[in-house]
Amino acid sequence: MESKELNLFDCLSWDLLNNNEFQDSTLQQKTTIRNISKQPKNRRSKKDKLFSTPDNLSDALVKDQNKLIHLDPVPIFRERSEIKPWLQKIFFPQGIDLVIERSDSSKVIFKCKANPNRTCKSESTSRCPFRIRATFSIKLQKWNIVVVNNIHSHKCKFNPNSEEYKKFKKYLKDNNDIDTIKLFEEFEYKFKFNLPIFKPNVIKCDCGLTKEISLFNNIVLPINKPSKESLLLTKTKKITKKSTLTNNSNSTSHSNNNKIKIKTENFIDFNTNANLLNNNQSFGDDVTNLNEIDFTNMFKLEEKEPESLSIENFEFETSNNDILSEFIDFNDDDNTKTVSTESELNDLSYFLNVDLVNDPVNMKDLDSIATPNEFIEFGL
Amino acid sequence: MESKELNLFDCLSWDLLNNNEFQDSTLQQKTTIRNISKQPKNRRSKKDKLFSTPDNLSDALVKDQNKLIHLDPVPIFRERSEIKPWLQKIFFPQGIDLVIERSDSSKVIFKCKANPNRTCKSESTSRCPFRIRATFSIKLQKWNIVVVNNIHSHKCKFNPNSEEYKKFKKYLKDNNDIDTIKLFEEFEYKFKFNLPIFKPNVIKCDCGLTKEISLFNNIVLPINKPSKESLLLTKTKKITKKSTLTNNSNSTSHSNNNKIKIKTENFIDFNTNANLLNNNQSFGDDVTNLNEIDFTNMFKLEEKEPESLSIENFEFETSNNDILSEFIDFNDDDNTKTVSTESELNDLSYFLNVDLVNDPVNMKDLDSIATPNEFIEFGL
DNA sequence: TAATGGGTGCACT
DNA sequence: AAGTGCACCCATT
Ligand SMILES: [Zn+2]
Ligand SMILES: [Zn+2]
Repeated sequence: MESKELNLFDCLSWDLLNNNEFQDSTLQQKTTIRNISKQPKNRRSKKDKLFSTPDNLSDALVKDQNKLIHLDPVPIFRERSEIKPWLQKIFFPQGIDLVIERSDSSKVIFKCKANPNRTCKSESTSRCPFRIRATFSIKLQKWNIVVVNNIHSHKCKFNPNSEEYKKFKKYLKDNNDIDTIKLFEEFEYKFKFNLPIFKPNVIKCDCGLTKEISLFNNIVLPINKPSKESLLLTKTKKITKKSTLTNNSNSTSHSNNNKIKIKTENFIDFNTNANLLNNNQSFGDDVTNLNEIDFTNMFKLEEKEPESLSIENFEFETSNNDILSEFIDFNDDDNTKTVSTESELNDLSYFLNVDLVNDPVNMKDLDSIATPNEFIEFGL
Repeated sequence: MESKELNLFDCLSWDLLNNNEFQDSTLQQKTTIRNISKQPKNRRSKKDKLFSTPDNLSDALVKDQNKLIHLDPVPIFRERSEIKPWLQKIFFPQGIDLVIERSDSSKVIFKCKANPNRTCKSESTSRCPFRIRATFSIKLQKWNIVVVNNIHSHKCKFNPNSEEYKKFKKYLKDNNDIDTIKLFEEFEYKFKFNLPIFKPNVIKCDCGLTKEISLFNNIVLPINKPSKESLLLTKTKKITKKSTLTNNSNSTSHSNNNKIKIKTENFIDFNTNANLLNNNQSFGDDVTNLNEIDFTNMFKLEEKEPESLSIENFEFETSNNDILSEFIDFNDDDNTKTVSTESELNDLSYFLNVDLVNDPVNMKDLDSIATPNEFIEFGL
């Protein structure tokens, strides 16, 4: 069966995956994904794996229940302990905090780190079905890595203060992986100040539906038919941001022209980033403790050029509009209502979003933009 | 609050708990139990612990829901890793295979080793509520050990082939704990040939209701009111043994005079001991593999003196007859019916029985009785 | 290290 | 009776 390759990881800095100890001959090509759909069994034994082509991928992802995304190629890992940091390089920027669920000498199963959501138990990451399975193939003498359930029970937010991320950075430091350290310094910096993280050429589309983005979008599309609410969740998020810019909080104002306004909305977001507010440790000890600052009405809004799209825009623009049109009622009242109950939704979050919840920025932080590398320290 | 002490562990060989590396000044006295009942809270904060006296213990155990049994004193453990083998010395002879559920520097929680019961899921030890909690008291600079839920979801059978027991024996060997090794060699030997294990003076009662046994019986009594079936389970077991002695298997014969006959029943039991039959490893490599032997009608029955009571008799005789009379219908048909469905019972086993399921013995095994210490090897 | 799925002991957090 | 990250296991095919 033919297996065309999708440039999933073009959206990440490829150098990240291709340097230092992970560098080897298998990485002459780019890591790609193959879509593997579970099909009815030939006999009565094992699940068949189909390597779907990009052409039928979109349909398959929407219709079929269980999808496997095969990462290939992967480096030649000397020890299985090298797999986790390699995956973390890919999935931390996706807002996914990986931990090992189970492992032995020939297998490592990864899942989302448990992070109980006190406000909404069903959104706890403890029950998240997302899995990455790495198995060592004896025949091929290499590790196969497959994303098993590309679904999350929660929103995927990058948390630079998580223990896993600290251990990851320590690993990079211990291995003297300078290039990756620099890349994640840059990533943290851009994340903190809500700068675009994906390379501009990846999001170079003007309509949000170029080939690359369409393919990437296929991958992050819902595996099950998305519910109206789950789709609204992504869209109305922008509206919330929009409204908070003018009303600052709990606004019920709305826009009748979402798509236009989203492209020009400001990056600064007054929504609370619970992760940051609950954790004193930020980039370093010399950083002002965000806990002790009242951010209300103290921020200057930075003007943004349309061609430099934010992650938030990227999320929205790359949504499959055909599907959206099937389910979304653009009635404004519906939109605002969904926003108000966002945290209590019981639905699974069907999007593998890079859900960069923008955190508040004060003037001192903005001052440090000029010297990010000094500022961002990789302590621990 | 006064706390009288109950000689729970008189029924075990006390030397077992009081030798070698566990020997220290705190063991000049015998380890005793204090019954701690959870009472309505004084304020609204923590659960109060009541140290009940032996006088009210019997009532409290039957009426109250949650019971804590405090073991005191315990040795001065140099490391927390010493706690588990100390507890194993106590609980292996009780047929309880302990594993650590959770531990840190100041706490160790023990539970029954998970052993999925394929025939009856509710009887799996995986869900057994029995817990032993060891916590280090900073004030007293000693470990406190409390049995938290003296209830099991399964029958407690000693399994000399379990991995935990092998590790336990290895620990004894590594620590050169010769005395304990000898004690458990003796225990294994007596268990294997269904000889009485508890010291005769502990079961010295002629009616089964001496003070000592009465107190011990209080401790192992059901915390919740026992169901009719759970009580019948213990009683009818004797009948099964009785009947198998004559009918060999699946007998529906019964006795109209249980109490009398039990005292004189034979020790040899034809009931299958699944643990032994499923595991080739017994006392040593030179032991005949019991798997490959047909035991049907090939055993000689050993005559037993009434004063040397078996464990099985002990179980029955120490049952609280007042409670039994409340629930048990001595109708013979009922008894035999319960026996036939014994393994499918969904009820919790409310008795902390030393449930020594007797395993088949062949003539060769009986020959080796003369030289048990040669025969019983502590391999691994 | 046949491939593939899951159980669980237990110390870290 | 903390919840969970992780590895040592085992089961099935
Ligand atoms: Zn997840
Ligand atoms: Zn138990």
